[in-house]
Amino acid sequence: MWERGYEAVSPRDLLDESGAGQGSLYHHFKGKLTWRQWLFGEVSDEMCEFARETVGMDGSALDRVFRYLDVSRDGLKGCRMGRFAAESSIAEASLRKPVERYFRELQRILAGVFREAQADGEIAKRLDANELALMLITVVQGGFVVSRVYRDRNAINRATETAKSLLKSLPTR
Amino acid sequence: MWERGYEAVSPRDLLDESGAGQGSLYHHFKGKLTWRQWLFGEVSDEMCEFARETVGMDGSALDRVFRYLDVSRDGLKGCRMGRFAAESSIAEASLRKPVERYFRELQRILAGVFREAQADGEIAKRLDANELALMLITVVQGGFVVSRVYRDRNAINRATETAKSLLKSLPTR
DNA sequence: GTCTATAACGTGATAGAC
DNA sequence: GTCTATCACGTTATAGAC
Repeated sequence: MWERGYEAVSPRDLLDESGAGQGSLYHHFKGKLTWRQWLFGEVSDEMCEFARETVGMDGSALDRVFRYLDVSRDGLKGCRMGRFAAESSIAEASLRKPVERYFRELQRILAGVFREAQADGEIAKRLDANELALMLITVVQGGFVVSRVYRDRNAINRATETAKSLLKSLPTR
Repeated sequence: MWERGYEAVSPRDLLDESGAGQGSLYHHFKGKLTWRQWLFGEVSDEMCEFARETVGMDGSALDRVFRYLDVSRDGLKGCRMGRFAAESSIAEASLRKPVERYFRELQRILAGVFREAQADGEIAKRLDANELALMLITVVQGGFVVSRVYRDRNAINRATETAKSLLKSLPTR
């Protein structure tokens, strides 16, 4: 599902792979939609937690931002939340909300660390911390897109590396 | 199709909307696949041409890069090529190739302008022009992703604006 | 070259035995 | 709580009249 997209995975695929029979899914969930609502909630929580752990508390603020960028990503797979954005079912609010929750939380975390970096004189204060955080998120999400198009699992890692270079090259005020 | 994704559009949708009957599509194309191969080729060419026109020849090199970033984008729609990356049919080479062709050409154009900017002393020479171009493309593509997740058609434009700020803040050597 | 009708298949969902 | 069998529907594709 991570690789093919949520819409491309049918309940039958899931049941075949798990070895369960047709009816089992419908005992635990009302249908495909409620199953995906549950799944998105789980994945969203998990990824928020992972983001918090990655950024962590130790090291300089800028190093903590770099730690997020340095996560090794397989560009041929995709972000388990972001890859969902292109699918038409993003229109369904109950499916979009957990995705949005993850991105908002990620942006909040990164913006906080940027503000620390600014307070510590690592990054110029005239740049907006919220907007910087948003841009980093777009580099990662766009990195997945370009990796898949180029069939190059490392294109995304080169993009985050360039973002690091830019941040490092920035004057501190 | 631009808004819902290629996979979500059936031949019937197309024929209903265009007012043509069921069989007409299959007179002109072998099937849905060959139709999309043709379509992707057309869109790819069109977007390459648009990129060349946008960057253009007049103005300073850095201004020409900014002109690409300044294109007003509706984040709720999506890139007519990039949005396809998340779909599972990207695995089909005949569909992926035109998409890749557009991205490679775009990266080539932007990298060329970055090299000019470096020659003119607008951008530090130690940054890799190819990698900078790649990163800008990821900002745009990721901008579409975040815009759709946030339901905010301007999130993408804020991201490209931040990328401009970063490039402007950079020391020239 | 376009139309209507329809085939063949896969999907999401349900029924009812165990 | 899980299983097999099956339904109703939408999809891609084809047949054959006009």
